[in-house]
Amino acid sequence: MAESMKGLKRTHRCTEVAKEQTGQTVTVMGWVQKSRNKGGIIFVDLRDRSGILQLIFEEADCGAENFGKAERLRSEFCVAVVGTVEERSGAVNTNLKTGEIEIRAKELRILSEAQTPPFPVEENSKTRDELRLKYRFLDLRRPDIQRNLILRSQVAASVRAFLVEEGFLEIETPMLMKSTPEGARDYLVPSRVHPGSFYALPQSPQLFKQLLMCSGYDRYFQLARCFRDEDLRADRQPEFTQIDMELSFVDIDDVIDVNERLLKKVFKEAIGLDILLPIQRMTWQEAMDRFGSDKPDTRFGMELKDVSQTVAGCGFGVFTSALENGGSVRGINAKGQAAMPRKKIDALVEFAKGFGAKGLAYLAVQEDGSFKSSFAKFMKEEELSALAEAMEGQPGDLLLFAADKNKVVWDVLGNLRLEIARKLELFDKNQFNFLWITEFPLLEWSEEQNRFVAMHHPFTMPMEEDLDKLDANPGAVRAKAYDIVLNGTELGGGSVRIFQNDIQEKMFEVLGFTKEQAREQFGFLLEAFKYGVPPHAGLAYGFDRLIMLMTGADSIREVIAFPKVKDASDLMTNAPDTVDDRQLEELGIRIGVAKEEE
RNA sequence: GGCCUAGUGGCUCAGUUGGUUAGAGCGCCGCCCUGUCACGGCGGAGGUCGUGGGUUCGAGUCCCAUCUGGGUCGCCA
Repeated sequence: MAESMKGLKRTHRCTEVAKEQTGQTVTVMGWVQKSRNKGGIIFVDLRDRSGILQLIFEEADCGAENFGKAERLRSEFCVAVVGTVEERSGAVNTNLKTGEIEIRAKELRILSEAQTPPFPVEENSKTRDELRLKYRFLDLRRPDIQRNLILRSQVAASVRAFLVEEGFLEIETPMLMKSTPEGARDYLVPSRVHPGSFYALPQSPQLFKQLLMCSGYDRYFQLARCFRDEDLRADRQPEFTQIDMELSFVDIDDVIDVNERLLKKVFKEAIGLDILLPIQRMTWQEAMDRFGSDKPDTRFGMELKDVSQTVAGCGFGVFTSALENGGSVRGINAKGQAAMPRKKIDALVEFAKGFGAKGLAYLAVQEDGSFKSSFAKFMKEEELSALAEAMEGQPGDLLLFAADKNKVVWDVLGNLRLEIARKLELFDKNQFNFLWITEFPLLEWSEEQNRFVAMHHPFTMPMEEDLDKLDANPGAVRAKAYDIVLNGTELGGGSVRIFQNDIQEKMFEVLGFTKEQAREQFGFLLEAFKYGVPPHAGLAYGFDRLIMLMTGADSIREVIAFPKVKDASDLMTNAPDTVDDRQLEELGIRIGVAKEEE
């Protein structure tokens, strides 16, 4: 059935054939996108990764046998065609890059036939994800996915070229490494040689890249696969890629400088975007106060305002008790939304509750200047006016307030701000706002573990001016950490690392590690620090997210060839799966019986 | 683990307050057509409505459970 391609060699991809080659004989190979049989003449759209090219079959040119084969062509047959490039004598198709030409076929070989595909192989697929992922090999034939993966490859090449030019070395670090319980859950790999012992797949190459700095490699980078055994999201896969880098003898500004130039080059080459340097910087504190987020989308306003002073002593218990408990009252101003129907406001209240708010107070400044409010009965007219004034509320504005601990207030209003902006389409999708966030808190109090945990990771250098607070007030210590944010998405982040043994040990102490635990887990790093360690700093980008933003894809699955679904399984290969008893035996592993009797 | 949402021919969907043989477009199959490119014409096949219970004279439509996708909160140092 299938014919050999013996004696044929592909001369062009479909869209590499152009009008200039008119009259030449070419050999093209690809898949049948569509066949239009008019009886005595057959048009075939041939597709490969470059695009579409029209073939034309007439018995007079190709003979009865080839014409007979052309009549049998169906979608997704894989074929080879030898023919002559011609300008179209019929209408030009302006939708195609090759719309002015066609190939008059002289020879056709059906390299392999295809069953009718379970869904159409076409751009802008409407097919449900479940099916697309089960037949990912067909889904990957679609032009939009192909463009995404081609761009991904180009960006990777562009990143490599830049970093190599800047003196970085690409060095691979182990995929099988030691498990560290801090941070995300590890994927574990059992050791056959050491029954009962496990490797972990890396969550990131963090420790190894720091060791490479200790070893004098100076400037390292890697397109590193990373693994985290946590639940998935639209922008999160259990297995993902980082552009990871580390530099020696540098401070924050050096890292930012090289990365700004990297971003400028890569965005220019990938999507033709000109980034104006330097990229704006904002401290974490300012970001939280103004946007309620450490990755603010600055394409629109609606900034948070702290009205704690204004409402202090007012009659509304929700506000005053939040203040008494050390929290704050803050608001956002949804300009021109005073007439928002009650139902929509209620939906916003529910949305806010999803982020931990107990409620959401609103104050609508009506066109006549009067107020409509969920808490009007608790406050005097003057208090309402003062509040509206503090929020710069004009007639027609809707003011929304959250009162709670700062963390909750920021979270609620920060997300509410985004939600309202999405609903009202307040931002320009073609705008790219880059932003550095700096001076993150070093530590974060974990209610769950009743101790401080590292906000970034335990190797992050505290800011020199805060070092003395490490004992008395660890929560107030700022870190030499930085994130690069694009349109409300964290593209990457990094920090200057601790390179002094005493500070590193102090850090472990604050995090509640005993000396033994620290040595057990990170002994090799502490040991390395004793042999002449250079000051170093680094940064890592989420490569998949970067491509996602460049392509405008709304799911990370659209930029990953073989992604996993929500429960981290692969619908095509059925991974993960059970294994033979013999394999388990070799590993010394016995599967416990799940007892779930109710 | 919680919440929201979807699951009807190969694909995408419609299916009124539960009521006779479950519809459409595309695709598929056959015949016809020498300039189509969302090709066209004629004809045809194909589903019992994710699964399992239940309510009812009667369920795609109501109830319960469950499976599978998607979104999200928790989680992601």
